[in-house]
Amino acid sequence: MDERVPRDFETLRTTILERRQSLPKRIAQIAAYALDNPDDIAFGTAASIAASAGVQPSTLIRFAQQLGFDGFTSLQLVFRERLRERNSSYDERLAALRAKAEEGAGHRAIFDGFVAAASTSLNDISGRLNEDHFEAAITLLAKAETIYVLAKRRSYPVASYIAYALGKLKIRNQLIESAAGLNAEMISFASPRDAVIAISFSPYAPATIEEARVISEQRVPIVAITDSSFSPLAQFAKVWFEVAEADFAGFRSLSATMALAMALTVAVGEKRRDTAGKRKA
Amino acid sequence: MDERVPRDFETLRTTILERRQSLPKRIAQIAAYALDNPDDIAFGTAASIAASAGVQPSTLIRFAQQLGFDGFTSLQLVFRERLRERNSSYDERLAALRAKAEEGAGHRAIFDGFVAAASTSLNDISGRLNEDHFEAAITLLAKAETIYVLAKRRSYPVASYIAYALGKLKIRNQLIESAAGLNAEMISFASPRDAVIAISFSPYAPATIEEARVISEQRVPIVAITDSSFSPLAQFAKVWFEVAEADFAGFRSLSATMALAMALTVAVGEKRRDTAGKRKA
DNA sequence: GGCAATATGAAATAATAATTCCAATCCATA
DNA sequence: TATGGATTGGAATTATTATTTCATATTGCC
Repeated sequence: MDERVPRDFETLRTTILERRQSLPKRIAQIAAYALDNPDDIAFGTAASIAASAGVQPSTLIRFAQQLGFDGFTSLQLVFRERLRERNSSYDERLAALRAKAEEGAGHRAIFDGFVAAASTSLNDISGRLNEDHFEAAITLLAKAETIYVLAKRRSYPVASYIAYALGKLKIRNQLIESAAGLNAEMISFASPRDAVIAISFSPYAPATIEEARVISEQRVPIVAITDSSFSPLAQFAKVWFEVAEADFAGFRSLSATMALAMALTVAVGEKRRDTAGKRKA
Repeated sequence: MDERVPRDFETLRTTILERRQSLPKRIAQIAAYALDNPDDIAFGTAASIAASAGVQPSTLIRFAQQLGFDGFTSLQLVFRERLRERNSSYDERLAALRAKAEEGAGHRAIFDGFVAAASTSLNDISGRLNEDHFEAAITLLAKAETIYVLAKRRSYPVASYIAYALGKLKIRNQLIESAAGLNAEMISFASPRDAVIAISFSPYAPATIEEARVISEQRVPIVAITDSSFSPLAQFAKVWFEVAEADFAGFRSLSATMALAMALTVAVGEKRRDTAGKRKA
């Protein structure tokens, strides 16, 4: 048998889809069933699967043979392997990571801890994002002539990624950082037709808060990403997001903040394209 | 048989752990094996499992019976059910996010897309991290007098977070960035007693590659985080990590890279503390 | 140390499941 | 519409696998 036998599920899947047209009716029927109910194939017996799919066991074996396997059993192995390779359930895995991290078993534990913290944060924000706030922020930012990006210290990486992405999307932006200590001057150029994305988490970098205050007094609308409603940033912001980042070893994850920041950025880009399109039309 | 038979894996697990002490030796042996290798129980045959666990098939059946099942087959069902269920929750949720993101239903979809990309990346790296490389990198960095951090453009946010964290941990470091265009001079100070963390993904920023080349010619050891073994960074590095980041809307996630970067940083901090402690003692 | 109760190993047996085979049916083509 | 080839259904066969049984070993207790 020199025919190439699919060894992994993805190859198998592709092969089946390719041949779908040329397969006899009943074989096609079991093929469809297999792709729709891979778990059943993995666990069932030839008889039970055949029954669920509405064919004879022999058809199931012919199906396997058509694909180059020597019988149902070898086909089934591929479906089982797929389940094995899939990682354990999310919660189980997270718990395991956290456990390993907590018992402090060497350096690997540190890595696991950060992965767990990031996953937790993402999980958390994905359920909590307020969609109205999100839309409001996008609208506000899409109208801005220049988007100022304001963040220091721990939040600075997010700001720099926002600036990078905005640049890529050809949206005029200004990262408020200055080796020459000219932040105040930079800020003074901002007008109500601009907008600000400000990011700060407890303990809030005083410079960020102060700059946010100044800029809000110039009536420049602020979108804030912060960690609680008591955040001093919230009071200056037109729209603000509460992001709870899990921490590990004293360093908080940035994954949720990053995801939100990127989503904001790209959504603004998209909104601008839409608006520009409409204006032209 | 009015004994309560555990129906789901968690209950079963608890039951086994409770009774562990009171089980006969071989039964305890298979019990431990079952909890350690649940996948094998789900897929194997009584004979194969017994062989792997180093017991007789009959012992396996006795184990099942002790737990209230009427045979190995019914016990196995619980282990199979577990596999079925665990696939549904997390992966389905992720798939749902991705699907929503792909069908492009509004701005919320963009957010979902980034969350999904970040989760996928974390998921991926958590299974793939090479522990030997990780240890090697930590050892190498812990010995360095100064840690240079090198990354541009998309990878720059990671570099800035590393620099922030290293600073917090009081580890001497130098982020290679210079508004004044003095990168080359900065690099020229690096010696073989220092070390570099370099981060670059395709399309590799030419400046990063060039600087990595120069610095490696000065015999400064480099730890690289990059995206494939073909990466030009890999050839200059003493140790390198392959990180596959999922992307969305043209922007790759940074979550896995961030987690790895933070883990490296904190592990280096810890290793230094340990070493310092030993030296004192 | 001896005895009973319990646990274990190994092979025989029963059960279950996969595969094969052949007759019946379907389908395309002349 | 007749004919050959492909496809299908269903039962018979073969294989694999779970379970049982019984002899042997181990353990705890008097």
